[in-house]
Amino acid sequence: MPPTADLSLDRVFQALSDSTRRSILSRIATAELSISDIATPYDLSFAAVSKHLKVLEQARLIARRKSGSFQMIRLNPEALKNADQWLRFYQQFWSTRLDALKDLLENEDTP
Amino acid sequence: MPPTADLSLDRVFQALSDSTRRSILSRIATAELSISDIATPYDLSFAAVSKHLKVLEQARLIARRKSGSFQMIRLNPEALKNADQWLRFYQQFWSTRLDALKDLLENEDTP
DNA sequence: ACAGCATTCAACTCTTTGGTTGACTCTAAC
DNA sequence: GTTAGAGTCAACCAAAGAGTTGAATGCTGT
Repeated sequence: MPPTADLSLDRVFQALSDSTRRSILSRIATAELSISDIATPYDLSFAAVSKHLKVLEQARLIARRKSGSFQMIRLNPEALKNADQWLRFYQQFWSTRLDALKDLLENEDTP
Repeated sequence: MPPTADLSLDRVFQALSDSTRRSILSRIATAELSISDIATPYDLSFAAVSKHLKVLEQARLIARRKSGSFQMIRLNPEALKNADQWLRFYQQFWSTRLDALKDLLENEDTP
């Protein structure tokens, strides 16, 4: 059973709970982008996007690569993996329980 | 590509970002519990636990079954599944990319 | 050295969240 | 019907979140 009291999980799920941040993640999944590139499509101030990136970085969902006067942002799949493992445990646990229940109900039909 | 602007995902990830709530989920995964049962281990007021359950319910992570003067709470695996699918997409996407990169680097060795 | 771009920091606002307490409702049981 | 137990609601509080604007920092090219 995965631990539930895990500060880093707090941060990851918290970071994922905002649709702007999820959108940012989905965009950098396919290409490394600069912060300006990331910011332009959103109807938000530059500083607001910068804050979102800070949240994602503290959750270790992204990493920065400094390149002179600007930075490139890329996805860090490790943190996603940790969150997914937490979810997957309960989800798999439950699908096996549901399967077992289904079997039980099906066998009940036979007299 | 799964949608990123999804209010129900907001709620699920938000609900999962608190360790007390994750702990509640892990406890009801194995057994249906009453609200009092759920509340006792925590050093929190009854009302606070009731609020946590409301958050989990609005995220559709749990369901209630009223039984006379008390209620039984059980896990609702569907919502977990949705969140997991979102994560799994990016995680799988990235593991295939990482594999491809590994192949590339390995083949580079040959002159 | 300076202008210009990319980005961050600081200060402020407004809303949401997580917690409290005390009054309230509902059901069961006496 | 009154009492006891299970939960919720309302009002409140402090801290955290998400946004803004404007000043500050730090490379890059002339």
